[in-house]
Amino acid sequence: MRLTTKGRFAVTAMIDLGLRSTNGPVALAAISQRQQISLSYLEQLFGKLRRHELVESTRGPGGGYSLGRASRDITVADIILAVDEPLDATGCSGKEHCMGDDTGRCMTHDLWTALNNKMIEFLSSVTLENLVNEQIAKGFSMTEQAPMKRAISSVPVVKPIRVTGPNSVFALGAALAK
Amino acid sequence: MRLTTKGRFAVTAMIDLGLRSTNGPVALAAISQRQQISLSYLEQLFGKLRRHELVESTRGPGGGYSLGRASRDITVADIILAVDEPLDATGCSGKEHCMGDDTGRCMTHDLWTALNNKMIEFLSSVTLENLVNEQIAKGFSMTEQAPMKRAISSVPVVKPIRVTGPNSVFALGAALAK
DNA sequence: CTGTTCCCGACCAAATCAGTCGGATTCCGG
DNA sequence: CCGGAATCCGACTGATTTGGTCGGGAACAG
Repeated sequence: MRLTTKGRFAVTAMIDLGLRSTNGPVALAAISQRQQISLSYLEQLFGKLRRHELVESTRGPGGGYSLGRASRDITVADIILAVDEPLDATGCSGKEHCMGDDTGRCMTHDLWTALNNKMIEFLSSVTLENLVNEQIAKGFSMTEQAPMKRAISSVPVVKPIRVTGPNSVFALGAALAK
Repeated sequence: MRLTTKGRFAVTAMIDLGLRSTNGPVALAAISQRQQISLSYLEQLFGKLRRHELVESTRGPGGGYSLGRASRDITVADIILAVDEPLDATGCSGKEHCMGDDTGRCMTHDLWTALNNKMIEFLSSVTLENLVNEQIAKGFSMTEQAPMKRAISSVPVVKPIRVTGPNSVFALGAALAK
C-alpha cells in the first residue's frame, strides 16, 4: 500500500467523473482542463482504471469515460490499488528470509501487514459516493454543465445519485480518533 | 501524507527500539542486524527522528538511542511525518490558482485535504505502545537479550512497559470496517 | 472521409529511494 | 590520555518512480 500524489490524481479525477457522468461519458480532455492534470498522464491512469474495471470507455466523438459500476461500490482503496499496483505489501516478500537468525522471528512481516490491512480497511470504508456527496454538500454547482454538445445516442441514462445517508463515513472517522 | 517503505523502515525500527529501550539506549548497529536495515540508512532516519524529538541519543560506547517520550505518546503518524517530511499535502500549495477559471472552484484542494486528514487521524490513533504490545502478544520473547555488555551508568531505568488494555486499537479498527 | 476521442508504447527529466563512504564528534574504559 | 565505540553529518550514487511528452494507432459519429 503506497500513498502518493499519483493516487491523489486518480481519486480526484474519479470524483470529477462521478460528479458529471450522470449524463453520458466524460472526455478526458475535459477532466484535464478542470483538474489541471496533463491529458497524457490521465490517459495512463485511466488505462489502469479501465483494466481494473472501475471505469468504462466509449470511443469516438461524444465518447469518454463513465463509471464502471455504481459510485457506492467504488472505494478509495480500489482506486489507489488500481493505479499504484501490487507492491507486495510486506517488504519481505512472503519468504521467511526476512529475519536474520538470532532472534529467529520476522517482526517486520506480520507487524506491517497488520497495519497495512488497517489502512486498506479504512480506505475501503470510504466510497466514491461519499466523496461525491461531500463535494456536492460543499457547494458544488456543476456551473454551466458544458452546454451538452451532443446528447449521446442510446445510453439509457444513469440512475441519479442516491444521496443516501448523512455523510456517514466522516462521522465514523471522528469516532475513531483518539 | 506519503506512505512508502521509508516510513515502514522507520516504524519497524521504532518498534524494535520500543521493545528494547527498557534497559538503556539501543545501538543502531543492533537494530540494523535484527531488522536487516543498512546501518547508514538507519542513521539518516534516526537523524530525522531525533530532530523531531521522537528519540534521544546518547553518544560514546554503551550509547545509542532511546525513546524521546513515552511510547503511548508516539503515534505512527508522528513517525511517518518525521521521516517523510512536508510534501505540502494539498498538491495545490495553498494558492487558489489550482482551478482554471470556468468552474471557478478548487475541488482538488479541500477534497484531498479532507481525505488526508482522515488518514492522519487514523494513523494518529495507533500508538507505538499499541504496536509494541501487539508484538509482545504475538509471542515476542526478547530471546537472549544481548548479555548486556555493560550496565549503563546512571540511567535510572525506564518504567516497565505498561501492558494496559487489550490490544485496543485493532479491535476499534474492526468496528470501522464496512 | 474527417474529426473526435480513446488506446498504447516508447521515451524523457526530475525527484525520490535505499544505500555507501568518509570523516567528524563525543565519551567510556582502561 | 588514548583507543575504540558509538552517534553525527554531508556528499555521492545507482535504481526506481513520478509526472509528463510524443507519435502513431483504432474506433466511431456525422
